[in-house]
Amino acid sequence: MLTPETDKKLFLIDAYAIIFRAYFAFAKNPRINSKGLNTSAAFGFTNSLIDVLKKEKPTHIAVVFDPPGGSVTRKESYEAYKAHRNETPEGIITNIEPIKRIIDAFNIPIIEVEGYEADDVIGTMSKMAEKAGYLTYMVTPDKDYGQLVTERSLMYKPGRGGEPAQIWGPKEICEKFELDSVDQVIDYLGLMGDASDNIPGMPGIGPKTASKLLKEFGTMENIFAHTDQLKGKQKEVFETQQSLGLLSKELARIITDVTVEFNEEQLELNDPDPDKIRAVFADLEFKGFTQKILGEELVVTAAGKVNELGQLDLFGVNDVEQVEQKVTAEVSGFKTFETETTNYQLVQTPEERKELLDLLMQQKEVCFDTETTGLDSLHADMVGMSFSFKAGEAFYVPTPVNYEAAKAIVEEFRPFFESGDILKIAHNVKYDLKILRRYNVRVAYPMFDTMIAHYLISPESKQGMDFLAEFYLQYKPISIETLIGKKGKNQGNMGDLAPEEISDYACEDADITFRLKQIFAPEIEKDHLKSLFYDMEMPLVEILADMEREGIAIDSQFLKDYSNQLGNQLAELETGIKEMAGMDFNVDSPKQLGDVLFDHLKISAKAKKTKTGQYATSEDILQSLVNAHPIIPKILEYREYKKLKSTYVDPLPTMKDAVDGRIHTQFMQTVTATGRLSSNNPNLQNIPIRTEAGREIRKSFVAKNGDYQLLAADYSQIELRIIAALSEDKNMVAAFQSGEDIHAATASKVYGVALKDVSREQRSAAKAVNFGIIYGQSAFGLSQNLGISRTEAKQIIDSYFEQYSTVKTYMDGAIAQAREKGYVETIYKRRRYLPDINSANAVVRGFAERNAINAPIQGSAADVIKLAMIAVYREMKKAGVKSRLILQVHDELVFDIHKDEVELMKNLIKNAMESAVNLIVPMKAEMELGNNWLEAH
DNA sequence: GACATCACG
DNA sequence: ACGTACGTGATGTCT
Repeated sequence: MLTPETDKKLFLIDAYAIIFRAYFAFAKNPRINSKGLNTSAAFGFTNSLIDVLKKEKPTHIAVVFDPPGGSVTRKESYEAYKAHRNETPEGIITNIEPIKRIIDAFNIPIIEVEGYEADDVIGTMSKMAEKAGYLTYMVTPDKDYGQLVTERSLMYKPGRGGEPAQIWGPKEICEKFELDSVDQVIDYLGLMGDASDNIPGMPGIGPKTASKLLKEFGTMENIFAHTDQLKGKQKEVFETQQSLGLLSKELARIITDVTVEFNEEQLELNDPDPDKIRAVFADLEFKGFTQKILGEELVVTAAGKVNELGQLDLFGVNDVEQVEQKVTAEVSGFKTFETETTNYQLVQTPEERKELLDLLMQQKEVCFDTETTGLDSLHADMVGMSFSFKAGEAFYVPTPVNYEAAKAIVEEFRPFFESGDILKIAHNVKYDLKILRRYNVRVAYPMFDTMIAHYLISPESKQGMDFLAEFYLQYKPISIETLIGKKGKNQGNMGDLAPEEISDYACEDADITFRLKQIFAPEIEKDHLKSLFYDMEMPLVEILADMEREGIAIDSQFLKDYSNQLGNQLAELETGIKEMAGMDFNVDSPKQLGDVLFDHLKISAKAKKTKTGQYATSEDILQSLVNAHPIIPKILEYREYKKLKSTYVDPLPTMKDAVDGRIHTQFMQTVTATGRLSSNNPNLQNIPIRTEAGREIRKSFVAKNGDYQLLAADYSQIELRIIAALSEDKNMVAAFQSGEDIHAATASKVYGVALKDVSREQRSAAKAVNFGIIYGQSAFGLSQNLGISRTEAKQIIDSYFEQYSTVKTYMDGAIAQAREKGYVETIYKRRRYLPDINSANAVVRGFAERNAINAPIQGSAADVIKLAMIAVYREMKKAGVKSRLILQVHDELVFDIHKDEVELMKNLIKNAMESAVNLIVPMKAEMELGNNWLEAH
């Protein structure tokens, strides 16, 4: 028998292991119900449980908990055992009782044995089940269970984030741990130890070494018997620390002879208890689950259909004869919708529109959304508009295909869009602003963008409306694909659909967005987000919309000529490279290139590999081999030109707008973890400048026309100034206040020489340290960067922190704050959450610590320039200038400046940028004018 | 779609 | 023993 066949499938769930994982999976977006209870753990656990029930169809099942007191036996054998384990988070403790209620509602037995941990109980039961002819699945992500795996007892690692669950049998265990047999798992765990379980392990032995030793010696004991075959430190460790190794092995061993009952009848899977299910999920406010589990009939109304029947009384909702429609769509076996009545209405006649507008004008807040023929907001045609001002109710106003006719209908709603009293709610409102500008409507503030609101609440989350609807409303909206098909050349177009087909979709979007606003608004009203949202992010939306619409002019002929030149150089380099290689290959393929350099030409014996096992050929590695073979400099040159041609020179002319011939990027406001903007389609925030050949490309970005010039204004050292301000370090603040060259001033302090005697090398090293500080670098990082020894790097860093001692205090404080509160924040209270800050894994924790240092710096700089943009924009509007703000590149603003406004604009910009914030360190803006972007630097 | 590489601040 | 500086987006290869 190759695969075990059995009718009896037993699932044993390691409760705490699943709960812990569920809790931390929601660390970035904890689920909080209206009572303020964090329900992440219960929600995640329930998801996993339902997943197992639905997908695996167990015949028998139990959930095993660790008892409150923990295990007795292991504590006796090793007192430090679990003594240092982090305390169970509050959010888990408060969820244990509800989770047990949920399991009980499912009629699933809960097993808890005093004095024994869940793994011991599950281990014992799996052995008993095996004898009774069961196929057992141990549900846990914990690798320690590997030792229990047999052909008939498997590990079941629940899926996460859409990933499918993994089932590990003996074969998979041996592969994952690189062992010959499952019997070696305990030796393996004992050798390498486990910091989170406080199993010490052998000093200096990690997973790789553990696998290697066991492949060679078979067991831990056998290693001790043959220490003569080891050498160096390893030999010493295995000769002197045998008892530690054996103890670790015993700590890792899961007990399989616990006294526990194996009651087949009790383990049998039963139907859930509907009353208990309803009660517990209502308590926790998990709306979606009850329906999922009990599978009740679904009803939605299709108001659009009502209209077809000619029975629509638009606003006398009670008189509407609602057509009930059974929805059978299923998602992973469950029904899609809840039983809920919605009232979505199609508004088509002038009378109905008038009635709708009157209603809109009476509201304090209205959610709106536009439907269009495509995603290109500068040219897409409007297909319709939807509105909602009450959960469950929405209206859809179709607009005709003909532009002028559509414009006339949009015009009817101008009083609404231009009202300064009604709060206009939308998801990603920048898009709708741009669409409406095509119809000559400028939407007036106040506005509330639910996408931006959620970005501030949870910056690293997904921000799409569909995702938020599922997360916060347990509601899966009609997908756009249902309407117009999947992405690709056959994708249809909203313009080809009848209003009746679009209405429910459009209404639903407005309805959902309205409901999301009600959930997010209270969060935004809190101290730390209110000003950030209303005074910074929302005002910025209109500015970005204007910048995107404005675009920037490029000289395509210049780029085409340059493309030819690069093409010729590339062809020549390619021939040379292949000749030197003595073979034909694809120079663009890092994989082939690596093989050519290190296998075929054998340029270096100690070539580095990437994590996927290929030879690494990145620039810094090639740079270190530049003198090893004449092919290397050719490849570096080839790479440079190829990048420029394929990323910038060739695509840019093709991205010119067909109507105005300008390049229109999109600025994304809800993408970065730190609060910066990002730019795409095309990305105009990474146009080359560092190399001679790259700089050429900047010449192709030109002023609008002969009446204009480009002006680039950038903040000088904004991030270092912010460190100085945040840390209030006397020495660093003084350096900025006196207007010194900060890198030279730093060098003078670090090396103890007079400012005038600072050498070029010293200044450049100081500059590297100043940069490194921003990123929370280590001595290793600096030594790599400067090509000096780690000892030297450490000396420089030590000296730096002696001179700027408060900077060090500040950095330590940032990490401490992250540990304590779980987040760090910018000067405008923008938060970044760092759930990994207390990770037991030093690498993971290191990343979080560097983020704790970097995020407030990078994020505060982003705050400053955003405020500057708002100030500049307001002043420009006040002055009524022809000049326009067109780009933002993190610390730089680019303008089309009308030649009559040069002096005015220079003063206006400098003033707005330098007084955007008032910190103890002055902000300095520098600017330059030119006919193209290169000259403006 | 993942990965490697490289453009910018 | 581990890995090693923060934040992005676009391109080409390869599966």
